[in-house]
Amino acid sequence: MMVVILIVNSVSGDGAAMGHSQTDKAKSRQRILGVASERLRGEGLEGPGVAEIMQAAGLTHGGFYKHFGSRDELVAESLAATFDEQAAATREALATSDDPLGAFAARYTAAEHCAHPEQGCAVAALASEVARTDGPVRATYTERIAAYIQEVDALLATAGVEAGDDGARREEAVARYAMLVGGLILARAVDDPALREELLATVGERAAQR
Amino acid sequence: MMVVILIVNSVSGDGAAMGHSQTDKAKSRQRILGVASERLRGEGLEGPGVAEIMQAAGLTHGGFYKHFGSRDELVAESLAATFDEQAAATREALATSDDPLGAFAARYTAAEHCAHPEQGCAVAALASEVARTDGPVRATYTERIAAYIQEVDALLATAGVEAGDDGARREEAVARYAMLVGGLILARAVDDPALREELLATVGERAAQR
DNA sequence: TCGATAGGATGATGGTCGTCATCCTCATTG
DNA sequence: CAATGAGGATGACGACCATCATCCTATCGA
Repeated sequence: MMVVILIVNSVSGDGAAMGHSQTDKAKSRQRILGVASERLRGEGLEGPGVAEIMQAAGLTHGGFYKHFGSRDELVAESLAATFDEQAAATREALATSDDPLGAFAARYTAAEHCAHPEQGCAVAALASEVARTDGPVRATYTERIAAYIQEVDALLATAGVEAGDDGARREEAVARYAMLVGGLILARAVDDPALREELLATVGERAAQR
Repeated sequence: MMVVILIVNSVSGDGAAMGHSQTDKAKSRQRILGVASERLRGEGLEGPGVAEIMQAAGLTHGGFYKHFGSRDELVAESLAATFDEQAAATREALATSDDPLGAFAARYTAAEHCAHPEQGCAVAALASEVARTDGPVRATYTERIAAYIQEVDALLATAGVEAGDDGARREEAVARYAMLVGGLILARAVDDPALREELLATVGERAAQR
């Protein structure tokens, strides 16, 4: 007996078959970066596998290396892009506020932010894991943490705090930023809603104080 | 043809062959817990494999399940034990100090502590990963974070801070603890020694203030 | 319009890891 | 002192993962 297997060239009508044009590739790349950004923050630096990320981006795992040289490369690019997006979103959100410092603190300590690390601050989501790495990711974090501190310093300035010869405002900025990040991380680690809300509220109020 | 394989009973003279007595088992268990404690803090919740931990404890991977039902069980027990040890060590270190609050803050923000997460505070080392788990580890963290905050509150009390009708001292304790944890995590994430030291120094001084 | 280039899919490979079955050896108990 | 129970070692299994070879096919330049 002879068995003939015919594989008909089904252009699977269900999925939006990925195109092959340059703009399609750029879109694919952006989707991969976006998915990676969320998954990394939500599941950790080593959480999502290449296959999972590609599937969530509507692709299969094999094509990954047409876009990135390695998983590490994707992680580095994705987190750098995440910081850029978040900085832009923050700037936009604070632009219209008459109390930018308070708005910043409220945003950061919002219950929504606490409940959704995959869409929130990449520092709070991944800091303790980044501390164990070396290379571009850690370097990016160093830059962005420094930038965050300067941002808080600027917000304190707009709130009327004098710089001070002894760098008092800079100290204040460092302390408030550390408190915000620590408070958010602790609130997320904690099981008890009451303690979580206490952490967020306390830290948020104190960071907003003028 | 017949092949006969003779396996001579070599009692490998090199290694300190583990005993089989009950006290030996207890010692093995303690070694496993101790190794796991360091590796988990140093490499993350999912860092060290069972085989790595057992080897570092002077054993082979197979015997692991004579001690623990699963890797998760080891993780939970190990971290609970770690908190106990650290609480005892802290209590001892602060007992003789005439400025317990300052000593606590100095200990926590010491360069030594920052450089060796594998021997330091399990909260700072693993908080952002614990936030992604559920079950006993997260429950333990919740308890211990609450205890840490109460500890800081007690230290503030010995420093002469009044409780206040509005819970001002409790707020102060929450804020200072969040700042300490956040500062340490950020200092570890950061690549630049100057920024790292600034974070530790600023946060340490402010947490010690009376 | 045709051929080269490259995006995407499929499948394989080598490595790692948690878990467990099995066996050997010793401590323990009667 | 013999028999039983258990600690520990060896090896294997299945799952998962990053990476890459290969093929198909659509785009794009000539």
